[in-house]
Amino acid sequence: MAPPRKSENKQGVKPGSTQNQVRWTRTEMEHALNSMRQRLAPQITDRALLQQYLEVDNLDVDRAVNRWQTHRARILAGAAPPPSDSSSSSSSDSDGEDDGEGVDEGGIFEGMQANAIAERFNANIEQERRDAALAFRLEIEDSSVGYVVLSPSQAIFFLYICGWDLGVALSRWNSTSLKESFLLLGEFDRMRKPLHREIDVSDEVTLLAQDERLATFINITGRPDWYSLRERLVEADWNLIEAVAAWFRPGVRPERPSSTGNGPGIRVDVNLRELDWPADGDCDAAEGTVMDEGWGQEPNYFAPDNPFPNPPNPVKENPVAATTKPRGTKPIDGRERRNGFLIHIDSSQARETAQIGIRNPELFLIEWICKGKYWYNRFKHNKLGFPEYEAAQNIPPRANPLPEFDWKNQDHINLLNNWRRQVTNRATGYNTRQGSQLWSQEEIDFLISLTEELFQEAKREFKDKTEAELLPLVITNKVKEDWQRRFNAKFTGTIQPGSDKERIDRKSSALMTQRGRIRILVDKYKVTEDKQWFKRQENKKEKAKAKVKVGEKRKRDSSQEVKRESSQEVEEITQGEFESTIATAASDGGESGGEEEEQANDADDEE
DNA sequence: TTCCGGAAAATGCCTCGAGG
DNA sequence: CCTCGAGGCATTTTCCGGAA
Repeated sequence: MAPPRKSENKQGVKPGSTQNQVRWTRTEMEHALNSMRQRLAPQITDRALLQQYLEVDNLDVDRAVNRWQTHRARILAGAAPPPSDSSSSSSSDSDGEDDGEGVDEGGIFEGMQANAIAERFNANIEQERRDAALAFRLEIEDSSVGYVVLSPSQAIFFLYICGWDLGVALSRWNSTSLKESFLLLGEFDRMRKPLHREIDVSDEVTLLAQDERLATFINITGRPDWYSLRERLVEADWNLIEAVAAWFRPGVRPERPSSTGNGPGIRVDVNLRELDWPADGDCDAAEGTVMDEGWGQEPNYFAPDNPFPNPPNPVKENPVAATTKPRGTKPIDGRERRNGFLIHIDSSQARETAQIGIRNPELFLIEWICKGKYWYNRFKHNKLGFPEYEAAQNIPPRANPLPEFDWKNQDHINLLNNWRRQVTNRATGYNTRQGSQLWSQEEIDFLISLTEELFQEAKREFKDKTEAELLPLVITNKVKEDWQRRFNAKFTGTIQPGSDKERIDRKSSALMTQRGRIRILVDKYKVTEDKQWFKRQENKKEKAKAKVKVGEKRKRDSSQEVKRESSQEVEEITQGEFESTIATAASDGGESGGEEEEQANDADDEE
């Protein structure tokens, strides 16, 4: 099914197409392109061509992918170009989804045939990528700045940066100065440094660097047998660039793990079936491409002049995230978990969420490298059914089948996205933004005073109006800006009770949200109340009461409360819930060890 | 026991469409 | 054009079962 078009009157409307009034926004097209690339990976792609397929299928990624794969298979089979565009070829296709259905393909198959990547299509994906590197080098030599001759690793890494999309790579190369292009590649120079051959479990930094390089190597080659790549890296003393060059020529032979602890050494598909091992011969680089005489020499460094050769660059597009980049281990859910590195899904797309109406089963699987090993996790949910997965795993059907995961159901999409966020966070330690900070009483008071002040001003300015007529106050953007400025001037950098971290800036939107959660502002100044939030507050109170009544003995000890410096305690106290807190503290005295104590209490109860 | 990870609640932040 | 408000998004916390 085509995705819903929520916003047809935005910039996506183009008067051009007549018979096809359905258009889409730039964002929708980007989502579709990303999904399509994810589903085609590790094949090579070309952005313009992908776009053509999506347009023919009205942004229906499912259909576009099917059509693409059908055409690709036809080209791989050496199919002679079909006589004309239409019926003869598509109607006899054996795969279930027929791609015709009266849609005028508009010469789209010819478009693929004419595209530079078609020449490089190969059933052997590794070879397809090597050939794409050659195509990239040749294109660059032909272009106006033709005096550049790339080495294999230069071409490979640049294509990798561009997600193995030849069109993207070429346009990016041509729109970037040579110096900058090499500077981009220079990001990888730090991965040349040899690392310890053996794994020293105590050396966190080395382990982290090894994981990053292994993950990158897997992503560059697209190989399923991760263990083979790891062995090759060890052989190269973990010099990734050397290993990549060796993969290009002569190739990396498959190697199965001999010891336990590494599993079978191969990745899984979205239904958790092991992928096929490549045959020895399939891993050798083909003569034609690599023996090409025109390749440039491998440089010692991609960017010898790089003023920042060593430090990993912070994420540029999101300055906030820079502070939360992986740095070894990081407490998540109150536990230290070592950071890992995603594979399969391009890290630049790691935060791409599932979109309603766009089927993309790839999102059910998250794979990563951590602690020198391959890890994965697959989305399941105890209230939803996954027929393909269940069939693949030989899970017996239920008496009452669960509703199937539905790509058109926003609730299901949200479940999936929540799960992906959680798993990605736990696996990588990477967050897209800083954790939010709880509001202190002083901040709340200041927010109240701002409203108060505005109200007094309004009364002075509109003397003829009654107070009731002035409420609720209109908060103009200008006022919001002013509030934000004053608020941050007062609090940013301070340490507020309930936290040991310095306050970061809050945006005016955050201030506006908080206003609806302050009783005085709601009652006295008619600010629209956040009903959901107040309802939860009520629930919380009741729960706390019930707890006090029922299990006087089953209480957390005080040391645990201190550990949880981040807060609810503070909140509760400011909301006037002294009783329960005090009762808690009193009931369990000065004993220690929450869990043990609970067990002790259970024992007591039994006796 | 320790670690992994599923599920959902809690809290805060932010976007975007409806409607003035 | 501007503001409001609903609801989506992100992170953290909590609880807990189960595997290693």
